Amino acid sequence: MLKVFNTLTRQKEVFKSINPNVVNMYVCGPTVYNYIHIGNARSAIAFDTIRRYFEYKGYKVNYVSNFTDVDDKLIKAAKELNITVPEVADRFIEAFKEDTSAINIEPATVNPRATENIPEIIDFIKVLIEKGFAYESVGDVYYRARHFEHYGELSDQNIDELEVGASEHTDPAELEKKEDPIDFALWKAAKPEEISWESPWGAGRPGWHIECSVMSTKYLGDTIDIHGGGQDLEFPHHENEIAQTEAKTGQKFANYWLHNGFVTVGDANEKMSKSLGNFVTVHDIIKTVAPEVLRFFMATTQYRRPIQYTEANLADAANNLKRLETAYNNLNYRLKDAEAGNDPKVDQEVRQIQANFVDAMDDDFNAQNGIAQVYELAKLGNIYAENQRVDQGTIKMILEQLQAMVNVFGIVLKSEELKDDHIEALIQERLDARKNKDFARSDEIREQLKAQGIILEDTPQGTRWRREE
RNA sequence: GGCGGUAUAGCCAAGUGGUAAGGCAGAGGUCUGCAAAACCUUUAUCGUCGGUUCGAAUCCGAUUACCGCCUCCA
Repeated sequence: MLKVFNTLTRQKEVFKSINPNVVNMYVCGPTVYNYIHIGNARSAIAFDTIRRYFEYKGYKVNYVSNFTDVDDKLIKAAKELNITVPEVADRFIEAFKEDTSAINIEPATVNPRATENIPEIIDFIKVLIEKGFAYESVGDVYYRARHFEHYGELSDQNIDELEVGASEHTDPAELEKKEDPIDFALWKAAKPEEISWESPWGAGRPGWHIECSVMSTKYLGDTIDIHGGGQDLEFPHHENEIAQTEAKTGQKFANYWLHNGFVTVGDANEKMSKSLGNFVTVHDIIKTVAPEVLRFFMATTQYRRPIQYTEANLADAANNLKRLETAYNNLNYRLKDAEAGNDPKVDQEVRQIQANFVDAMDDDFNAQNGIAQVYELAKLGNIYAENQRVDQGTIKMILEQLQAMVNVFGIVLKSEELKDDHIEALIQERLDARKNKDFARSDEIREQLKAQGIILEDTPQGTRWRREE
């Protein structure tokens, strides 16, 4: 039985979707004014892994994730790059797609953009004004937070104890337009020259939170199963989304709220963020780190835990992944001489490991325990592959299960078909030399190939080779 | 000031009452002509103090350190 940690209740709850076998989830996507950094990637990976596990369990997942394509930062970026806001957005949406594809994130069912939903946003705001939850003020529209009785429940905040300005990001001019400092903007009047849309309140653009409410309800309905995002979005972003949406629909917005932990960096263990400037972009890092290693590194840590981004940890991940690939290759190699049939005892062990894997992942997507089962399976496979006689059915079963499990983490194990006449000729020559106990020549050939990055491995089934990583 | 999170071996990291999963790195071994890969063995009393209990990493209280959010942020 799948349990998820629900931020709303701060405990693990049994997951039950609204419609059987379907999961509707909305995950807050990036503001597209820059390349995504590793922290953004973590969020994308966390929820992609969750999505993949639902799919592994047989659910159909409707996965909606937005692009925030207009806000202060885009306007600033457009100015700096001397291009328009939509051009900035297009450029970095394209980059986002390239980067997330590199780390094997499944494309979302829909990637709606804020600017493509302006009429819906305006209609949504109108309803909030009609219901008394919002008010216009000098061309801006604000949400009357105190009016929503559950305000603060997601993040356990008491309205009266919120310290205004604690984050040092408040705008004094904006405060003056609000009835109450905790109110937040639904619509912002355009400054001269700024990109804007016509509205009943004059030219302007949407506030940050409203787009998610609008697009989530538009594409997935008033009540969704899962709403996800980074922990930093818990307050105020998600709090505000709840306030807006529930005020409008009168329905519960999301049954389960899931929040992923941060990527921290450096000795201080600080959160990686664009504003701190301590970030590494995916665009850059995958030039030197294999994308699947980055993916493996992040996907195999439980999504709520912080991840410390260091070279050493990345190197560990690379070793771990290699171990799985080796096992996969070891098994594939034996497929050639395997005989028809199955080994019932081993098959049973595989099924047990699979069941353990499901148990682990059912516990709030406990990837560490999940991957531990994958290692168990790899070990079982390695041991089995050393048998003199192996059964084809069993080998295939282990291979399939390995692949299915790592697929949840967004990893695809590859078994390269190696073909090289020159190398094979040398291997043959070496075999002959060994037969004649000419070990000097034999070792010479191996050294020669090693210099070319080719590793030879002698097995009872013959000599095989691979490229050094 | 309010709210929340984390603290387990050299490193990463499981583990919510019964005597510390797993991986990496290290050491020893098996296999090998030698290797490689694999496999086997081996490495901790759980931030600190106190309490509850037959028994606690796990519950309670206190304390320390670090991190995050409080309307920029995944």
